[in-house]
Amino acid sequence: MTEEVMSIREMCDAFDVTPRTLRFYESKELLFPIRQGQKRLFTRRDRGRLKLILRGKRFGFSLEDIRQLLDLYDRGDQQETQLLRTYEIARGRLTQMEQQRDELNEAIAELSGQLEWGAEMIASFRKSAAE
Amino acid sequence: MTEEVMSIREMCDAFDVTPRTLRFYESKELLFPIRQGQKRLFTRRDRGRLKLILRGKRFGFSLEDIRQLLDLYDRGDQQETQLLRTYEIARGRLTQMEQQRDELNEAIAELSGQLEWGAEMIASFRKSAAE
DNA sequence: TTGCTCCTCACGTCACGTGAGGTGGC
DNA sequence: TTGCTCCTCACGTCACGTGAGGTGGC
Repeated sequence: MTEEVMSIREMCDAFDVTPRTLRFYESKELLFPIRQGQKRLFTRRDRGRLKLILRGKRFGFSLEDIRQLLDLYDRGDQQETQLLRTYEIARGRLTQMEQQRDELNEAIAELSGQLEWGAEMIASFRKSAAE
Repeated sequence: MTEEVMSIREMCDAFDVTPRTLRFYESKELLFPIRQGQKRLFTRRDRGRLKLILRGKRFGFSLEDIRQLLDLYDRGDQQETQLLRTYEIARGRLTQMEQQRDELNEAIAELSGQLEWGAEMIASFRKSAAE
């Protein structure tokens, strides 16, 4: 069984996050570690949720969005309506991400152009210095 | 001459920003509108700077980075050292942007995959409901 | 006793958004 | 007087970072 519980340090090492982040997620009700005195003990459930949280962040969801999606998912009443709703939300995000990618590509092209221009400027500097 | 001065509203319309943004940039010493009583009057110089600010933002520079670059650029002592420095900074940013693009593309692929999976789930829901 | 890991405030950061309340000129 | 545009605080937002100061068990 992997029903061992993990310390905050072990969690940080496993998921590459800071203690502050885990405490922050707990304060936002995204994680629910057990308390042993003061210390937090993260369960398998917390690990699963954290994995989904980090995935959600990669997709550009806000923590509040993620919390709501986790709640839906967690409630387990995976009815068609809920599934469809989640699906539509995700599709919307995908569209935004694609647009963001396009803008990023434009910016990259723009900056590349500027860099070429800069390289020429520098080259002409060198030439006039050598004359 | 385009040495007409512009009101804050005209600036907002021309550059698609909010008044708050322009006031914020002024407080950060990125813009230096003239004051006519209380009102701000934005000069040609401010318009030039704002254009560069917005470009810098597209490249992902922080406002503080942009301020420093503008100061360099403004000082006019376009010596090779300064030009080279700016060039290197820009190259670094480009590398970061390319990495960011790669990560975004991965995330897009990941989310697309999840969506396909979701579509199948929904389809199977439909089927089992129809049986 | 010293170190280490954990903890709880609570203020700081970044780039603004968002009222609240007041002014000036048509 | 009413509207409109402009203004200045100053608190709020988002996702944490960063000390300050204190605790528990080897």
